[in-house]
Amino acid sequence: MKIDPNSSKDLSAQIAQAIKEAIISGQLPVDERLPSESELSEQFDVSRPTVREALKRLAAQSLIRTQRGATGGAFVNRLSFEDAYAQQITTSTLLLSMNAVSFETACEARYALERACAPLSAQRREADHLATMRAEIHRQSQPGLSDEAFCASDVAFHRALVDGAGNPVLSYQLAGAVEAMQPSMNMITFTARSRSEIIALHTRIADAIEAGNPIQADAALSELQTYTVKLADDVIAKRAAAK
Amino acid sequence: MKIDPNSSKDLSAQIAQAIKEAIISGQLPVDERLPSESELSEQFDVSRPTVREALKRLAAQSLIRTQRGATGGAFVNRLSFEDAYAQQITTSTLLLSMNAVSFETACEARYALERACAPLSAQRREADHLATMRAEIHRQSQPGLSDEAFCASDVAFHRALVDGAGNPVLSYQLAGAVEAMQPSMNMITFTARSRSEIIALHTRIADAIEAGNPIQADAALSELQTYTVKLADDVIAKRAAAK
DNA sequence: AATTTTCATTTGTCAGACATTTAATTGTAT
DNA sequence: ATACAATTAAATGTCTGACAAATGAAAATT
Repeated sequence: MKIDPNSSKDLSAQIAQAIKEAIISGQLPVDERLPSESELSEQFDVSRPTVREALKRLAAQSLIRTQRGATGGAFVNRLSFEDAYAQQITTSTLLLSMNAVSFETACEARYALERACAPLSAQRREADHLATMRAEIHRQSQPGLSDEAFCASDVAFHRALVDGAGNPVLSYQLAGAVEAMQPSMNMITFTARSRSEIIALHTRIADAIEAGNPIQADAALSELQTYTVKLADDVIAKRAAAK
Repeated sequence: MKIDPNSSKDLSAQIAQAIKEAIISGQLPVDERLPSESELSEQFDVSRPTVREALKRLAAQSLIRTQRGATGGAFVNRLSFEDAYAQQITTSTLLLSMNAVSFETACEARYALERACAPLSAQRREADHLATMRAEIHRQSQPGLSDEAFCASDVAFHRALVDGAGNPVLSYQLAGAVEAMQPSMNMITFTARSRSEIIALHTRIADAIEAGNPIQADAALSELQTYTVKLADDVIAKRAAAK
């Protein structure tokens, strides 16, 4: 392997790129051990710190894991759905907070994706996901609940809906969309009135899923979207008025 | 800022985590300059190489960018949709290839998400996205096209459909799902017969979008999904028979 | 005033060393 | 011979100190 020392990019970035491509192409299979840092530094003709910076870049993307000790080293990591969730969530969160995405746009995306799941959830309707949804609805109706806890429960409800589709790829894709919305949702002050409204819609959704009725689920989700946007608009209007 | 030197995690991982949290929480706003590497090494009470490893971890996630020179340093990076797309695509691709996700599962996820976009596309139906879809359909009907080129055009068609929803958050979420499928799609050998079938369905989708008819678009997408899964099954069956 | 030169700052890279972890090997005692 | 303890080797983790290269600002020069 060779590296261009006159490139505009850092050596560590180039080395990371080269190894990354080897992983993506399948040249380096899962659990394969990379050469030791010393060997890599010889192969790429760079110093060990430079190799290490490259490896840390890959580790940050969960592409490799490292282990110390005699039989240690850097190993190609099997990217788990769990790791991917976490990355997806932070990326989505930052994307929303840094790019002035409107609440409405984010909300539209989130509900569009959830509505894609609803028919599959209604079709499969597994007992444990339904139980989770019911449990979260029950929690949401507790009187002493803080707004943050209410939002967290809301996220849990929607994740159960998504997971109910029984498709891990969908769950992974949507984890970001649902969780990334939480910071904006936390801005909303949920009155007793709005909570009961939301709980009623959640109940309708759960009922529709349980009944295997995708059309009703879709309708309830649609109403929930409209209502959520309205609540956010009210908060924004109230803030503007306070100024 | 302090770091626990007895933690199970690497120092560089802890430092990266601390800075990452500062960015996510908004303590470090976009374009803010971090302290220089020497200053950070003093603040965290570690050596400069350790700080550098931490910074490279952040750079790998597009959270910071670095610049050399007198006024250089590490700056908090505004995570662009473009950067996020790229990350999303590699993560999704690896997730699919490393976890033995069945073609059917991936396909189901992809089409569920696309069907979530179709109504929005039909509602907004911007001229340039429609033009892209028509152009890709035309390309797909060229006789000399390789299977890879046909697949690439297929991806372009579906991306135009998704982008037509006019929601960048949706586009970002779906970029991964659509593009990650390409390696599996490339396994399929597209006969003249199957190509004309797919083109007919693409045309129906484009027509439905242009007419602002989400129901027809959904129906065509549903048929396309069924047909795609059937094609893949045929390939798998043929391979099994060849053994 | 414009241009060139110098300079200080900062990241990028290197070399070498020591610390720490870990598993295999070796040695020892029962 | 087996069980247990000590040693050893290999690998990552961390540190120190140094130099190279880029870059903008300040100083010097024309």
